[in-house]
Parts: sequence; structure tokens; C-alpha cells
Amino acid sequence: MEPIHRQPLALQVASRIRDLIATDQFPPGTPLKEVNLCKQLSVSRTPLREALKQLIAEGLVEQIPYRGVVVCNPDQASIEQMLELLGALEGFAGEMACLRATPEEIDAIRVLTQQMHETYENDERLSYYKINQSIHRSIVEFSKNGELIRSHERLNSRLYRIRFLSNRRTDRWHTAIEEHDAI
Amino acid sequence: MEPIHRQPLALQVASRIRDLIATDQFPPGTPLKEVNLCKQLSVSRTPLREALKQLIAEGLVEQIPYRGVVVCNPDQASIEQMLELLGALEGFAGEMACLRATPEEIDAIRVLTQQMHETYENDERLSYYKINQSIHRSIVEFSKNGELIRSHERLNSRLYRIRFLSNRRTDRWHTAIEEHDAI
DNA sequence: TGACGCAACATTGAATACAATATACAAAAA
DNA sequence: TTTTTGTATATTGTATTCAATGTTGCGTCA
Repeated sequence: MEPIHRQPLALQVASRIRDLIATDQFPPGTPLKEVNLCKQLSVSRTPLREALKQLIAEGLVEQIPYRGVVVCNPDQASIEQMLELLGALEGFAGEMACLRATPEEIDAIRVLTQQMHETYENDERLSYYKINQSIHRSIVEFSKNGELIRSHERLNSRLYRIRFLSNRRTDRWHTAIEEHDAI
Repeated sequence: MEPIHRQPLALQVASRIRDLIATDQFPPGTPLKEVNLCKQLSVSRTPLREALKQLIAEGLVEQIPYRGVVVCNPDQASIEQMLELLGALEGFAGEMACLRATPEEIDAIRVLTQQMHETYENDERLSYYKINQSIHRSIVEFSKNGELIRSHERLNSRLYRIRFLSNRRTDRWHTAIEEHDAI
């Protein structure tokens, strides 16, 4: 039987704050004052602090002792490094997926690619973006390497906001479509 | 000027526990009872718990709500996945290092390789192991990709104990020497 | 007018106290 | 004898309190 899933408060708080950062409601540089957040989220400082510790470990926020934590504002260089690593991870995941994915799983990616085509032709950017993301995630998943999946997930979540914001400006989804077909 | 480095208690506790796990003083399965550790390390529960949260994020220990945290005991499959990923990361790091390492840095690796030769001939396994590690770390470092360096560091620390223990049994350092020379 | 020092305030770090949950063991019933 | 259930104990989760540190603003003195 399916066990009950418990979510300690600290975990819930962590994912909430993660979302707030990803959706740019806490843009980079925002100071995360403990007492403020406590009131806003209606929790006490202890679970909040534990949640922050987790986000620090993920690299989403940074902490300066006795001066609080702020949302990270990665500079151009770090963004390029993250993208470089993400590319390496996804490339490797692709190789492994080729070896290990089942025919059904490959079909699933074909279906997603097709759906992405439709959103492209209808100019629905948000849907396009989401489907695109799930294609990438699927490929990584089909590598069947749990460590790889988790590393990718962490890195991707840090890039989520950046990619989303830059998507509308300097994207190149016309060429991306062709590349996806080829893949 | 070099800023003063502060170490919040939680960080110190975290690295202490990390060492204890790496050196097998806390072997897999060991339950990390909060009050016990508090007494042993002479800290209160708050910084200890924050330290544990960090180790959880690193994947070194796992937590079951209301039942405590235990040292992870990765099964054969996860170990293979971790090694697979480590190989991919180091391979990619090698490519990047070829592009970005300075001649001095490459020389440094040559020196290390030479030193490793000596430990090999003198049959000093511990030194061999440590130099070997620093060669790998150097290559990753010379990739000049901070994200990659951190990811590698995290993964490597999780494998430290396993590699160290298995080193004396089923190592193959004779072939490793040749491979290093080739690299 | 500007620099320095001091004091009040704000904020984080750490410790303790209280609540919720799980485990172990014993007693009772089948 | 075995199973079940209730209670006591241990352990973790959360809240609150106290201590240490950083920041800000005002006043004084050169």
C-alpha cells in the first residue's frame, strides 16, 4: 500500500521560497529577512532557517554571516558556466538514454516533439517553453541514472528563472525546433 | 585585502560530520541521534540540525520524518551511477582543461604524475591514493568552470569512503599508472 | 564641515522549552 | 501461547528566548 507522504515544514517552506525565486517574485539581491518571512509564511524561525540552509546548499541564495541571506545574482560568467555544465550533463544524458530508453519512452519524446511543433506554429510561447523543458527532462530521466537526474534537476532549477526571462528576448526557437527534430 | 573567513557553527559541525562519515567512523546505517551528537560535539541542537540539513542536501545522509537521519548506504546500483556520472564530469572537465589550462598548470599535473610514479614504485598506497585524487581534482579545477568544480567536489566526497575502502581490495593501479601517463 | 566615537536599534546565531510523533514494552484478551 | 492494545519513554519537529554581531544615526571634536 502507498505510504503517507509527510512533508516536514522546512521542506514545504524551502519549495515555496524556491518557487518565489523562480517566478521572480524574489528577484536577485532580495534580502531574505528571517522575521519578515516568518510572518509572511506563518512559521517560526527554526523551520525557516532550516529551509534557508537547504537553499544555500543548492546555491540559490547566499549567506553572509550575521548579515542575512540574499537571492543570488549570478553574473554573466557563472551563467555561462552553468549553461556549459548543463549542456554537458544533457549531452551525456542523451548518450545514456540512447542505450537505455525503451521504445515506448522514445515514442513519448516523439509525441512531445510533435506537441511542441503545434505550440510553435500557434505562437504559444509559454506552452512551448514548458514542453521544451519536459523534453529535456525526459531525456535526462531516460538515462536511468538517478544521480544524473538529481544533478540536472538542481542545476536546471537554478537556471529556470534566467532561461524563462531571456526566452522572450533572445531566443532562437526556430532553429531549436529543427534541432529537436534531428535529436 | 583578504576578507576574514567566518565559520558559523553549523558549517563547522557539518564538515566535522562529513569527515566522520568519510573516514568510516560513522559507517552507513549509523543513526545520527541529535542529542547524542550534541553532547559529543558540545553544541546545541539548533546548529546541529542545520548542519544535518546541509548533509541531507548533499545526499550524504537521509532523513525519515520523526525517525531521524541515518548515514546513507548506497547500493551497488547507485554507486555505479555515481561513478558513471563522475566519469562523465571528469571527462568533460578534461576537455575543458585542454582548452583553458595554462602551460604552468599542465606542468603541475606532469609533476604530480611523476610523484605518483614514485609512490607507485615504493608501494605507498596512501600517498598514491592522495596524489591520484589531487591529479583528478586539478584537472577539474583547470576546466575553470566553478559549477563543474563544485558538482565534482560534492560527488567525489560522497564516493571518497567507498573508493578508499575498495582501493586496497580490487584496485588496478598498475593499469591506472599507464592511463595517467597517456592523459 | 568632516571624521570619529558612542549608543540605540535591528538582525542573525545559538540555546532552551514545548509539542507531536514514533518506538518499546508490558498487560490483557483471544 | 500469541496477538493486540495501551502506556511510558525516547526522539524529532516547532516555537520561543537569550546572546552576539552588524548597522545606523546623532553628537562631539578637531
